[in-house]
Amino acid sequence: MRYSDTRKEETRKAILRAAASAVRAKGPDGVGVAEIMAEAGLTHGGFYAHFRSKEALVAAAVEEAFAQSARRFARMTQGMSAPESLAAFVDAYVSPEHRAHPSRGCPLATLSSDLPRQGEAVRAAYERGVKGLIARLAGWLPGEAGDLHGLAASVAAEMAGAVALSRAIADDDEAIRLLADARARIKSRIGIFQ
Amino acid sequence: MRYSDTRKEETRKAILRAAASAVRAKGPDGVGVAEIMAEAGLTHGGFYAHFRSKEALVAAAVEEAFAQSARRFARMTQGMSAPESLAAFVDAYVSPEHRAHPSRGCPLATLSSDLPRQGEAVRAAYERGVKGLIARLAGWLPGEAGDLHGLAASVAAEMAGAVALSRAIADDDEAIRLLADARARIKSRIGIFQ
DNA sequence: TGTACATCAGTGAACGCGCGTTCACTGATGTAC
DNA sequence: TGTACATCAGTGAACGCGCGTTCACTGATGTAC
Repeated sequence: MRYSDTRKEETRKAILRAAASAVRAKGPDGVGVAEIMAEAGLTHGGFYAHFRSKEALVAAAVEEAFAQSARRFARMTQGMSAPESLAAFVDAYVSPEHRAHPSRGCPLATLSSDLPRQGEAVRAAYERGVKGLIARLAGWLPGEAGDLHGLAASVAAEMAGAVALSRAIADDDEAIRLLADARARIKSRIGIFQ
Repeated sequence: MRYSDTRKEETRKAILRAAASAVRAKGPDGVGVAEIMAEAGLTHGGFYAHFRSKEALVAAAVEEAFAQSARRFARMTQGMSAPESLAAFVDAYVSPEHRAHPSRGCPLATLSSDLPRQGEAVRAAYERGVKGLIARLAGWLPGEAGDLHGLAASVAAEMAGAVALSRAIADDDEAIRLLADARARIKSRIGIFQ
């Protein structure tokens, strides 16, 4: 082994992180291999030492994007009770910041319409991410265990839908008002009144 | 004038209809001019006699797609009371049929994540369509006029979010259950109990 | 009514460009002796 | 410790391909006489 054990793995992670951002910002088909490699400080030829194809990278990037979101929210809600976590999650998700930064945001709000058109591997990674998100949400919700999955899915749908909708509205103030309204509605719907 | 007055306009409409389907099925950047022209029974070279550019076509196609949806729902709810219209709308929107046919479906559920990446003209057409949809919904909702816009936006977000979510789930039965659950939640939220 | 003509929607070859992928190579690094 | 060597991550030119767009042309059709 010429280089250290971790060196190649680190490069791979740098490519993956660049891809996870770029895929959300420009869509799976809107971003190129060369662009992602440049973002990671490399030239495009070396790409195939790390990933079998662009599709394999996109699938890994989708997985990484969901994992990033999960890690961020885990950090944010550390030590909080379930209701506090839930409120913090909704506030952070249905927010002007999330609207403004798709490249760091939830893939559910950023990639939903691209995904049905992607290959099997990408769709599978996306489905795993979506289900993980819903399960995490369900774990915070109050109420009878049996019914929580449906409510969690419904809340995820509205949160992602609201962020996507807010991105369609060009006027910032109008979009921010829409988000504030959606936030209030979602929280009251799941029994959080602040 | 060589050909009849309406002939060119009819060709233009055929291109537009083909584009409105194709853009929803494959995304604005996933579909090509040649493909759309072939779908309309023409060769690609003639395209520029009808549209200034591909972007102009996509913008017109987005407008057409929203208009198609609006017309379809107007037809469907003809003669119905507001609550009946609302129930019919939710049932048709949050449905397995809508999940299965993006090319004939609502652009809000099919194009949401593509749109922020499109040019100004396309985004403007999309925004007009979204606002029209929300206004139509608000007109059917019961309650104080001032508050209806927010509720309509919230319901639109959940409906579009739920359809997008259902498309991420590969298993048909599971997706259909999710849609049924979302449908019931939305209807109970806006005061429709069946 | 018949014929020559003008129009222009539509054709299809060609263009420049960016993409994903391949491949011969380079050169920094760890190992063997 | 010092040197020759083997490895392989990364480089950059090249490929085939599909895209949006252009353009010289064709031929069906309505009009003028």
